[in-house]
Amino acid sequence: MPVAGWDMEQKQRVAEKSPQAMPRPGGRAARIQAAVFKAVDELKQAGEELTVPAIATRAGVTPSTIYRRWGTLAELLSDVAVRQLRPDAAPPDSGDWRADLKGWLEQYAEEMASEPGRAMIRDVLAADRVDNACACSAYTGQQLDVIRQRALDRGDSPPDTAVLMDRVVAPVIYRILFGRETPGGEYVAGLVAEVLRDGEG
Amino acid sequence: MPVAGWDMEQKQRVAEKSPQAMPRPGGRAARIQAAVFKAVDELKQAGEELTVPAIATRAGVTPSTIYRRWGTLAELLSDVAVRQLRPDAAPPDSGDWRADLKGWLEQYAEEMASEPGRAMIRDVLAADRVDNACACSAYTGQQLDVIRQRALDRGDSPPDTAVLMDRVVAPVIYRILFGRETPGGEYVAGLVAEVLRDGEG
DNA sequence: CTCTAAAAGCAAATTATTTGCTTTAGTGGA
DNA sequence: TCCACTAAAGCAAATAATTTGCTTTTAGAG
Repeated sequence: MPVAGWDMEQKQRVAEKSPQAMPRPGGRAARIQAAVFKAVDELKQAGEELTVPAIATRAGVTPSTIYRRWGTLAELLSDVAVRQLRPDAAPPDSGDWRADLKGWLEQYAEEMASEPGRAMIRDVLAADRVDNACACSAYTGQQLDVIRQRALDRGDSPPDTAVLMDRVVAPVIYRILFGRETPGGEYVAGLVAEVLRDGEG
Repeated sequence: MPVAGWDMEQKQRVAEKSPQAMPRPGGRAARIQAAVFKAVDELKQAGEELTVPAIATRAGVTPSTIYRRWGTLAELLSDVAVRQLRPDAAPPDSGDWRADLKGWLEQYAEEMASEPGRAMIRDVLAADRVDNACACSAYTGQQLDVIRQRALDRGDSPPDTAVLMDRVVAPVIYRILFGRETPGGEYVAGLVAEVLRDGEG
């Protein structure tokens, strides 16, 4: 049973429990994982075929290393996709949290509906790795929490994160995954307007 | 470029345009497709490994037939999953459409959250076949339409199908796909209660 | 500095996929 | 009814991917 590629959260979590249980960040395991992830990115960029042998060659690694660590190409791609889906910055702060929420969702919808975005979601889901899928919604929840916290700091009462996930995130993702056309700006704005109308004290 | 397995809708659609363009329903193409689909079902039942050679053997067909018709195992499994996701009956009619809606959603959530259900959704999505994913939401929409039509017949004004998809179906599917735990009965009932409160008259 | 366990490399064996060519089944026209 | 014609299936050889047993390397512990 191969050990999944370690990401930072996992390191964190395990390290808390048993500080001795992790390879050093600069160790071989981490180096190889980085090389493989980079190889996948580069091949994707170059539009080359993503096969385990091709990735292995690019990463300067032997295919059996990848098979033993990740099991299948799908699981490797799932891990890669989760990393790429991790947000790199907090949502912008305009001072108006409602506008920030609307702006954030518009950008989120656009990114996820793009061809690369759709491919990443597919990759995450294709590999029956519950943790990876959960990480994606956790990232989204964290972004929403940032916006909500600003509202709370100003004494406002924004909808719960769970409500926002149900009312704005879920419909957008559902339409991206199961719909023929991608959710447009008016649609997204409508979702936000409705949840703000219904959901605030 | 392999031609995807024909399903009834496609036949219908093409047949309308050019009555001569389809193989007969009892023709070889249909027979082979049926044999392959059956083979997949049987292997799944038996818990055997699903590989193209295994499916081909079981179907009494040569692997290259499958590769040329479907391209990849993922696409074949996607086609199989869509067929299985097609509802086999209209939602039960108790005379109370609100109760029917709640009951239908509870059963839908349970089915989709089950391990076979999750696998089918994954299979449908894994194969970047927009038509297959769309068919799934179309089936769901049709079921909702049946319930709505009963409400309309009684002079009630149920929420639009699109609203129901956004407010009840999407959150359930989102949680199944991206959540750690499956949506429970209380949660589902809550979604229905809210959309009925917000969305009517 | 050595010892150990985990993970990587290597190569052979197995399995899956692709491909060129041949054969067959269904369709339309004489 | 019979004869082409086309699309799809069969077959088998060639290629590519995956698995596996064994050896070697590496990081970390004593």
